[in-house]
Amino acid sequence: MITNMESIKNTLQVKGIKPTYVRLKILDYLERNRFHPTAEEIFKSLEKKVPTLSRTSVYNTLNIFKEKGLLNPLFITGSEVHFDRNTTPHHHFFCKECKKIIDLNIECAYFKEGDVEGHKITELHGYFKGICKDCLKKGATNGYHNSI
Amino acid sequence: MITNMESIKNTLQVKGIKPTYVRLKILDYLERNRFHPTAEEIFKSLEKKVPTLSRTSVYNTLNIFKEKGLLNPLFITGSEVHFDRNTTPHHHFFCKECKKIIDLNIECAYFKEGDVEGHKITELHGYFKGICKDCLKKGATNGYHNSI
DNA sequence: TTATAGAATTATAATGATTACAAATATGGA
DNA sequence: TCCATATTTGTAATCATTATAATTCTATAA
Ligand SMILES: [Mn+2]
Ligand SMILES: [Mn+2]
Ligand SMILES: [Zn+2]
Ligand SMILES: [Zn+2]
Repeated sequence: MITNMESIKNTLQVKGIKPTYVRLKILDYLERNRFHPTAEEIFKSLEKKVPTLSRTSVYNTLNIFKEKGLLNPLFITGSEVHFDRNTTPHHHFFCKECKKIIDLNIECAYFKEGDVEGHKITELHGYFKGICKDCLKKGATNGYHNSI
Repeated sequence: MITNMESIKNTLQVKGIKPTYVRLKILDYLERNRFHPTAEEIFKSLEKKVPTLSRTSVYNTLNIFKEKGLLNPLFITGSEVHFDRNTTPHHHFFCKECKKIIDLNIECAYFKEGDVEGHKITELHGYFKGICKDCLKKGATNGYHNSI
């Protein structure tokens, strides 16, 4: 039986990336943590288990993964970049209340078509912002009060 | 007849923003330059006519305009923020070849509806990337060669 | 096994966009 | 005119990210 670490190793090799310890750890983290983490979040979490890890390695590795198509960057917040191991085109929802980035399963006809208004599309970023389902249930209205 | 500067002054007053010289100049610039400029581009251009202008004032003013709904920030490139005086919801196309940000006139059913998958939408960012119509005509393929 | 070249990782410095802060200046009413 | 307040400015600080060069690892040939 192929263990999880072996399949991660294979994923790297298929993409022509040498499966080093640091790269395995970062890809493993991304596979297990699908909340669209930032470079800093990845670093902070892996630091505990890999004390020699450097922020530079995290950034380098993420850039390699990006180039090889193992992940997509999200520019949804306007400050840090978030990383998405799921490279299947999909949209995102950013909750202004709980700050979660939620995957959406809606589809885009233009992207499927490959072009919009004559321009050739190679990349799609669909970012919705507002209040997520859960926060709505809790009565959130993002700053403004709800009461009568 | 109402001059352009007077209508800009009025726009500010309607939004409850005191129409100072700096603010008038920046809003006037945004009205006349619809290519989605960055703070730096606005500063560089206005600096010539307003030599005392500071970068800080440009950033402050843009933040005020954003808060009051006079413009929308675009996080399309992942580096600098671009500003859009057109606050009507619309999508954008970023050309990887000529770096232009082009307005798209496609519409989003979910945004019109006001929610996606149960989440309440207040903001929409639709960013397509690829090669624009004009660059395609010129034979651009963004890095990779076209020949047989 | 050991030497060694090349790749990966690290620590540190640098960069670039943006914000924080406090001093200087302008503005509008008493 | 004088003064309180808002605006603008210059400068320093911050934050995410990249650049650079030194260090460490790794694979392989002698
Ligand atoms: Mn996602
Ligand atoms: Mn636009
Ligand atoms: Zn939420
Ligand atoms: Zn183009």
